Amino acid sequence: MQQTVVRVEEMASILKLLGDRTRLSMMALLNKTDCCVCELVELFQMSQPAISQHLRKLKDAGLVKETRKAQWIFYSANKDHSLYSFIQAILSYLPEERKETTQLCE
Amino acid sequence: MQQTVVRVEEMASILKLLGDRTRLSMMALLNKTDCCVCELVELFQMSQPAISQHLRKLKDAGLVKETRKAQWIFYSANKDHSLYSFIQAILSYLPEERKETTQLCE
DNA sequence: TTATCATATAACAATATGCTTATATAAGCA
DNA sequence: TGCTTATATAAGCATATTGTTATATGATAA
Repeated sequence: MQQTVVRVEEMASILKLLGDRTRLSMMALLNKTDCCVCELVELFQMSQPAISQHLRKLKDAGLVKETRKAQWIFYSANKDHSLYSFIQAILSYLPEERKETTQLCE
Repeated sequence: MQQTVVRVEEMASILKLLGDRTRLSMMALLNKTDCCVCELVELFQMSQPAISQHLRKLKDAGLVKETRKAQWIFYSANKDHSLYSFIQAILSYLPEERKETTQLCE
């Protein structure tokens, strides 16, 4: 099974995004389950604008996608990203998300 | 074969370091071969202090190690780092180093 | 010892980052 | 329509980052 090849430039910009505690945990969470902004605000104990700004960066890079459901916007990992397998490989090194955490977003 | 578990905090700080074009290429190179500072200055076309400062950060995080040989200090990836397998996994996604490049450091 | 080469470090400037607060937009509901 | 909830965005500020120039340190060679 052939592994994807990632250009240095592109890898650096992905790692830079993931090189932030909040965004990294966010990606790990959104890789398991969908969450709306207000749930992330709760979970990460951060202001709504701060959360939105992190999501914006992840979205601009194509790492997450959004789906509107009534007044809520749900975010999730974009599994169609051309380098998703690379991102997945990184996230796979993190400890298992605790069920309580994952379940908060439902 | 059990995969290492990396704490979010620690992973974020490693990814932050690698989330820079210069340091990422440096790590990829030093993972293949040892280089002294002046060789890196040549290769990356950057000032000597700039290179030294990047190396300092990598060294402080334990990602590279140095060996003095006469007046030169050779740097290389620290394969004894407790998370080396994780770092190796990331670097393995980069394209093969061109031989010409690797050979410059000998 | 003195000069030279290789490297590190300090001080500084420009720019980037990640919050904050205030405000805009968009959907749902009375 | 007007109010409320959910989210995005703008502006501003404090701090971090990354380069620059100048200088210090350490090893070798004359």
